Amino acid sequence: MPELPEVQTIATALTPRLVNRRIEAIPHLRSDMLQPQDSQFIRSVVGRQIIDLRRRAKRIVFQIDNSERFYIHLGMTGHLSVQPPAATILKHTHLIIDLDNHQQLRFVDPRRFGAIVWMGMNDHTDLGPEPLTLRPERLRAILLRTNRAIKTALLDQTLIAGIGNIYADEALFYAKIHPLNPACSLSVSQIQTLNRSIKLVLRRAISAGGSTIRDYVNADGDRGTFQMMHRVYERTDERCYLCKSVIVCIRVGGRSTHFCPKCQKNE
DNA sequence: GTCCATGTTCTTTA
DNA sequence: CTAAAGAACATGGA
Repeated sequence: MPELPEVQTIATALTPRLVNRRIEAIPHLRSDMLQPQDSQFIRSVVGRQIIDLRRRAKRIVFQIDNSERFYIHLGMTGHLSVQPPAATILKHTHLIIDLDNHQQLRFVDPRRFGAIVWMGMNDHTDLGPEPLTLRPERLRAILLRTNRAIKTALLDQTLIAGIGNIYADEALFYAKIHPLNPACSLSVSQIQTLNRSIKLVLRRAISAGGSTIRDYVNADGDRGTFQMMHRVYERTDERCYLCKSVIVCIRVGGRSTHFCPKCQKNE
């Protein structure tokens, strides 16, 4: 369900409900959602206070009061909410954390592509930089390293972390770049434009509370509204708002890729 | 029944 | 050896 703007929206909503709360117990944990499987997750967090909650890439990172951390990744269909213990336990609930204010944090994920990852004192060594603070020179250095289609490169979390299928398509449209262009073939000015486009799209989406395409809701149960502002994503066969051409959908790297064939010319 | 899905990782191929 | 392409994961909705 979530890319950077959706995860940011969820983390923002959860922060006042979780920060400074103590974890009293973990009455439910589906063990195959935990990584690594043999980690001391429960033993490590029970009795600890959550002192910080923040987004890194598409991960929601919990820091506890001895500076150890764990994160939750929502995969494609994951959902987090804070509920009273009496609330109905939905199907596909994989984690319940009892808090010290008689509330529970619950993690529901039907497709189970998400995960609960114990970090301990480790860092996120497998992720590229955050796009919202990325400098164009850094983006250029990253893109020069690969021949793959720019669309595919934007989805590679080890290159740039947080962009997913919606915002890759939207950013490429804003930058007027064809999704199949090799990443290493972009000009300096195209990369500057792309960097600005990525930030613009992500900031606007965060302001709108993310995009609700199917079932995404934030931690308060609210839907995002950025799907109203999509220029190309899921607009196949509709007209481009700029040039009135028909938006097309192709497969790139196994993912649906939407673009305007007139505004986004192949080089 | 078919196809598709806001994601990642493992395997296969070149 | 490396990089890239493809399959796999699991569930539900159209």
